[in-house]
Amino acid sequence: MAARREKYDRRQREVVSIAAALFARRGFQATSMDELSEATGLRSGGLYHYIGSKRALLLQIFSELMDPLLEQAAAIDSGTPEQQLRELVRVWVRHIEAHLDHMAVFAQERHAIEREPEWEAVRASRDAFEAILASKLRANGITDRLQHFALLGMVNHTATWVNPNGRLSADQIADGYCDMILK
Amino acid sequence: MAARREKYDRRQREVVSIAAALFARRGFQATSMDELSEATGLRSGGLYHYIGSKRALLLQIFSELMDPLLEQAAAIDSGTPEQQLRELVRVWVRHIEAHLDHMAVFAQERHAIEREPEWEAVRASRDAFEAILASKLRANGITDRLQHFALLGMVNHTATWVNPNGRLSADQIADGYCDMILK
DNA sequence: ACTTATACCGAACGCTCGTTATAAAAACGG
DNA sequence: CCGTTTTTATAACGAGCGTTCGGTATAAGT
Repeated sequence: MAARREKYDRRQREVVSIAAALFARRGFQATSMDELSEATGLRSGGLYHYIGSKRALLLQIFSELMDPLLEQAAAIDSGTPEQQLRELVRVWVRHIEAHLDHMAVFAQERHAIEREPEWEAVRASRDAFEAILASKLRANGITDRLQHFALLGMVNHTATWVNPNGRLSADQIADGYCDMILK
Repeated sequence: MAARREKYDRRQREVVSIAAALFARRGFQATSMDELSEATGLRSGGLYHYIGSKRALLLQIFSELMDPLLEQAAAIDSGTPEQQLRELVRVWVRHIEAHLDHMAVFAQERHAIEREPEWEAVRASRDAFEAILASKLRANGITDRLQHFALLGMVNHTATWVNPNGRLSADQIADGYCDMILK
């Protein structure tokens, strides 16, 4: 009964992971349920046993991306202002490096996230994270909107070029960004 | 004859512009030809008199974004290395501010641009621009990949928050970015 | 005035999509 | 080993998609 539930959950997470990889490469709308069926080995009936709908799959991907990051960010509260900011950016870049597919889907569906009422919770999570970022910047004497946006831009853009097996580690990248912002 | 051609071209550019705005807000795949029909005031038959296909519309949007920017960037060759880099970023941010819809579509369809053979020319334009950027950075003693990507990230991300009627001008934004990179 | 080319319409086509109803099969509890 | 619930397969659905095509009205060229 409990073992049953766990197996179900594991398979569900597997489906979401496969879907994220597929959506990242081919695009959300361009990926058909047939392709997802082939990639998972489940026929459409079995697929819908694990996911409510294609849309719900998107929400799951967004949640897996935003929720743990927000939680980690909110937990940072010890050390000097500079240490806290640096830790935040490190956590952030690490999270991105670990969720490249999720990031690609997120960036691709930005237009939907921004406008549709359905994704209000996703927008709220993002705004909450950006509020934490702004407060850590403020604690370091940085109140300029331009620097806030610049940091957001460079960090989020990392997802498009970073290689988890490359020479630069996530922490090295994060430190490099902080150096630019903090002069 | 010539006036006829000119009117046709003007209407065609108008259709592309309306399509870019629609794609930026609703997404390329999510926008139907019916919606485009309603937005332009042309029925499907008339629409296809001006555009080859929905795909061709995308290519047109990409070209309008990349080609003029690349041309302006390639023309920069006078002044000190720092002046040239600053001028490049200014031109770049100005171009983005003037093509917000195009940028949104471009970002949204990145996955397709990156992989499909159809968009090889678009990739080539983008790579050519980034090569120019790299050379201007190198002339300023910046050879670090991280700083190159950071600049790319912050500038491209500008499209998601900049307001052409806001307090910050494109040139002010560009100068702020250069200050961060050049220390 | 008559021919020709252009601008646009409206209906229909063939196809694919996400989703679901139904039912068989497998896994489990007693 | 039976009965029940969970998991998977099959087939079909109604809708919506991008595109085409025959046709009409308008304007240009002569």
